[in-house]
Amino acid sequence: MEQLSNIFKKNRLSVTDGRKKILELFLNSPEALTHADIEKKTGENFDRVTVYRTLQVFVDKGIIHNIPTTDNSILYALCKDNCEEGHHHDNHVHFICDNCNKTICLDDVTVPDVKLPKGFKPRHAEMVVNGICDDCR
Amino acid sequence: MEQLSNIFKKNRLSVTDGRKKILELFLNSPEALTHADIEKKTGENFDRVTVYRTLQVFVDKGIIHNIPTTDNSILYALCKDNCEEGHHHDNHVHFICDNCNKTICLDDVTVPDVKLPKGFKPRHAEMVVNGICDDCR
DNA sequence: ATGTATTTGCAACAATGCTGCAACTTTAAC
DNA sequence: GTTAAAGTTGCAGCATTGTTGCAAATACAT
Repeated sequence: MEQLSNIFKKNRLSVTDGRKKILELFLNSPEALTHADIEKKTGENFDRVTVYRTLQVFVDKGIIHNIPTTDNSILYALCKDNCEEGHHHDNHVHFICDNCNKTICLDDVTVPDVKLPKGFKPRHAEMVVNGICDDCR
Repeated sequence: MEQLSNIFKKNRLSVTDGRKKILELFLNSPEALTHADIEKKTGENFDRVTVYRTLQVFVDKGIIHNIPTTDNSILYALCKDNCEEGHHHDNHVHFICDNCNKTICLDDVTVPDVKLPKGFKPRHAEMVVNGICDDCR
């Protein structure tokens, strides 16, 4: 509860029911969430548009980050690294379980550097691993 | 031209105008394409549904693969590795240019292995690097 | 307590993607 | 080359996903 207020205060965000509820969802969820997940889990109390806008604000402020996927959904997860407005610093690997289909941030696994061909200048790298997670073994 | 027929023959696919045109696009394109790109570049000759189904068939047969993105579009690119029906073997890094926005397969850069926490069994890994490409330097 | 700034919900719309079905091609077999 | 079977296409219609403008409602600083 304290955690919630701190995050809002730090980011100079008005505190509203929708934002509280959605941020709580992320704080209590070990896995990444899609827009659809959030609509379901909030008990359909909020307008779709509000959810879209809230997620957008959270991403802009560096509270959550999104995770690339091969299907056409967007996954969001809490930034546990010290992200700030306009400066995301997440560089951990994401794991998607083939069995339970959950996406988990492996906060302790850093994306390794790769050697690129001549002329390519890297800025940021993402890595997603598929397989079987700890729970589904 | 020969290349086209070989690919169709190898995969036991009927040869139709749509498939020829779309496969040609991929053969002539150094960068990955979205569904929308393809609709534009074919000169809007084909029904949207046909494009969807053609892409699906090509992915199933291992002719093209898709690339994870952070927005909600699906990118497709030619498999240059020896993929077969039901068995993709692409494990190269993808590069997205911040400037020209093109997505390029770095066929010679292999996705590195990472050490996962206890209990996680990897099956496949994807890596996407953002930055400035060779052309935009 | 009040005024300003911010946020929300609604309506309407655009884009993206899927399915069933009838018409049409492609292919293979004669 | 004709023909029949198999496979593919386009259309209509629908579902989902995401966006914008605007008026009403809420949050916040004073």
